[in-house]
Order: sequence, then structure tokens, then C-alpha cells
Amino acid sequence: MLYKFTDETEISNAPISTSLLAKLQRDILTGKFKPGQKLTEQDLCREYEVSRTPLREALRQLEADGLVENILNRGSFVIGMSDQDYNDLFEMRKAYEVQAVEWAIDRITEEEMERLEEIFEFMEFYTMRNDIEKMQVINSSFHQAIYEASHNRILQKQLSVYQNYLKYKDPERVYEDNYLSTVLQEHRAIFKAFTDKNAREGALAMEIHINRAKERHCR
Amino acid sequence: MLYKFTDETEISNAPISTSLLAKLQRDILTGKFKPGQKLTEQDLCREYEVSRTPLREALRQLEADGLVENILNRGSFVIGMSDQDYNDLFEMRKAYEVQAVEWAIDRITEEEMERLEEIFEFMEFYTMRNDIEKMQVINSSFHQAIYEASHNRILQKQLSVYQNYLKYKDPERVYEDNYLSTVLQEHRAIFKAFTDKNAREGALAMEIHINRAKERHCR
DNA sequence: GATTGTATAATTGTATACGAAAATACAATT
DNA sequence: AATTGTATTTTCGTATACAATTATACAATC
Repeated sequence: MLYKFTDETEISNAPISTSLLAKLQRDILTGKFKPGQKLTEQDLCREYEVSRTPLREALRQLEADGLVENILNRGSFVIGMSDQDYNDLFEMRKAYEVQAVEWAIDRITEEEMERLEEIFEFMEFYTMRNDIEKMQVINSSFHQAIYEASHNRILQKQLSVYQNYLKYKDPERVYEDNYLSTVLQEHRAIFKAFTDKNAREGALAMEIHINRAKERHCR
Repeated sequence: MLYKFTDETEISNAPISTSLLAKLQRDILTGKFKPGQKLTEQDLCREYEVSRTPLREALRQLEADGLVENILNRGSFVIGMSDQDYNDLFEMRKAYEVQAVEWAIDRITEEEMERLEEIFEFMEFYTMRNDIEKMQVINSSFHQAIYEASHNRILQKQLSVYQNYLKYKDPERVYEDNYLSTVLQEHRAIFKAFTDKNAREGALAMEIHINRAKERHCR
């Protein structure tokens, strides 16, 4: 009976647990829920207006991601990400981004190369336009395209997870001077390695890019 | 003193979804469920004698691990691990094991060093005894001790996940000639790098170890 | 025979019910 | 005041109920 009163303005073709997972990730990573904090199921149900079943499914996924810890009969507790964790994560991400670009340069198909080129051209365009919002999205697409070109399913998934972890980290820092053009240069160096088909060059360019990103985000 | 090296995958006092997750991981990775296969909830409920709630929670965790894919209103399908996936995973694991040993050698505490030494001595003992079963467990403990000594929470978790993925991969191959003494030599080289406090040496030894392990398992 | 439409069954997504464990409140005791 | 014991409430883990979607069976049509 209650089904008939669901909010039909929000057309969602995903189960509640999926969209809920994204919201909980966001609210943990943005610090709305603090590390150590107890996540009481009923409270969350009220807050997100969902029932316990999808909520618990989302909590189990957060647990698999390591953002939440579950203690038997006592509930879920926020783990979250410490500064140390972000530092560690950047180092781990660097290792994989470098591997990804090496593999990608060796394995990229013509189609994938065209797509990467297209993305890079959009990057140049939106950098000129100084459209930071669009750049956030295209930046993600650029890296994602490299992951795909690596033709390594597991690497691709893992790096996507890392992107998710990092996307809420100090997003306002992007407004600093020369942010866009600096990042564009770094991406250009990576893209050039693809046109040169030089994996070593790509690895170096990516290492520089991630190191700079780490400095930008972690100070 | 063997209680220190017991296989902790079987936790008696844990929610059903946790032990069920381990069983499902095993049954997917050992090929009982084939890639592409539909996992019907009710069938699984009957087979594992659980209700749908903990089953679905386990399925959501498998989904987060990438072993299962969920399609809205159509159910869960096995992804599993292809030969290519195992190859990729070994390369990814290598990158992280090398990082882990580098960090661990720089950061290991005296206590952790004593523990590592103890584990290594048990390794020597059970290699002499040719006790393959015990060695499997201690081998895992040795690597786990290094993960802990790296003092990187995220790395530790990720490498544990990889160990889980790999532990069902061709376990019978360990019965080949000189398996135990070969592995002991590789581990000795890694352990020596710890006593030498030489991270570079440790990285090289670990790289060799993982490469050999990959050859042994993937051929 | 192939195709379409429709009724039925099966399965999923979600909500709720219920027993068990843990947290809490509070009186009794020291 | 601090501590212990107990009753009550809360919360969790699990089972089950129900609505919505998808799959299946099968008759009607071409």
C-alpha cells in the first residue's frame, strides 16, 4: 500500500540501495558523519526515508569499501578517511594510474584512441572557457578512458573506486590560480605519450600528474 | 602456539551474511558457479539454508568486490575470475606487495619485527617438516605481517582482498617438487631485507617472489 | 509454423514483524 | 558516591510478507 505513495517525480532506474550507497559515501567522505560515529539504522532510515533492508545492503557495501565497520549486535560505525589515509590512497592510486597508462599505451585500440583524443579536445576547450564544473567531469572521463584502454577489468574497477574516494576531497581547491591550465598541461603530457606510443613517457607524465594532484589536495 | 596461525576465515560468532560471503566467494572462485550464471536468490537460500535478507547482504558485498553483477529486477549474475583476470591481479598484487614491503621495512616496529621473525622461524620449521597445510596458513601470516608493518590501513585491506581472491587458485600446484624449499628461499630473501633494513633489497626480493608465484599459479 | 497477446507464475525490491542481544535506566546494596 | 543487579527500552539480525517487475506458458491470430 505504501508503494503507491512513493515520490514519482524522481524517476530512478536503480535500486534504492545503490543511490543510497552514493549518498552515504558522500556524507561520510564530506565529514557529515565523523569517524567513530555510530550509524543507527533507524535514524538513517528516517533521515534518508528508506526502509532497513536497502539501508543495510548499502551498509554492507560501505563495509566492503572499508568506509564503515560492523560489530556484531552493536551496529555500524564510521571509519572514514583520515589525512594519513588520503596520503596513503594517493600513493596507491599513483602506482595504479602509472600501471594503467603503461598498459593503455600498449593496448589502446584505434576507437579508444579516438575517444581519448575527443576527450582531450574537450578539455582544451573547457580550459579556455574556464568552465571548472565541466572540467571536473571531463577530467574524470579522461582518466576513465585510460583505465578502459588498459584492458584490465580489475584495475579499472579499483581506480574507479579510488576516484570515488577522492572526489569529495577539498573540491574548492580547484579554484586556485592557474589550476585549469596547469592540469591541462599535465594531461597534455600524458596524451602526448599516447600519440607517441611511448609507455615510459606516459608513466612519467602520469607520475608527475598524480604527485601534483596530491600536493594540490593534501598540501 | 599454533593458535597464532589459525585460519581466521571461519568465525563462529559472526552474522550469517559474513560466513555466507566467504562460502559464496569460495564457490565462485572454485568454479562451482560459472561466470554468467544466474544466481537465483531462493535457490541459494535453499542451498545455504539461510533467508533472503543475509543472502542479499552477502550478494551486495560480492558486488562491491566485483565477483557478481546485479541487474535491476533481473537478479545477480556471476562475474568470477578469468585467466586474464588472474594475470592482471598478480600484476596488481605485485605492485602493492612491493610497495608494502618498502614501507614496512622503513616503518616496522620492534614488536612487529619480533613477530615477523617468529613467523619466519615457523616457516623454516614447517618447511623441514614438509607440512604443506601449515605452510599455507603461515605463508599468509607472513605476508599479512608485512602488510601490518606497512602501517597503511588501505593497502593492508586491499592486499587482504587479493589474498582472498587468490587462495582458491590452483591450490594443488603447491605439491610440485621443491615447492616448499623454493618458497622458503624467496621468503628468506625478503626477511633478510628486513634485518638489513634495506627497502630496495626488500622490494627486489618481493618482486621476484611474486613473479615466481605468478609463474607457479598461472603458468 | 511463427508471432503476438494475455494470463499465470516466478523472482526481485522493499517493508515490516519478531526474537535475541545490547544499551539504558534505575533501584538496591555496599 | 560507587557498584551491582534487574527491569525496560532500544537496536540488531533474521525471517517473512507484499507490491512491482520480469519470465514463462499457452492460446489466438496470421
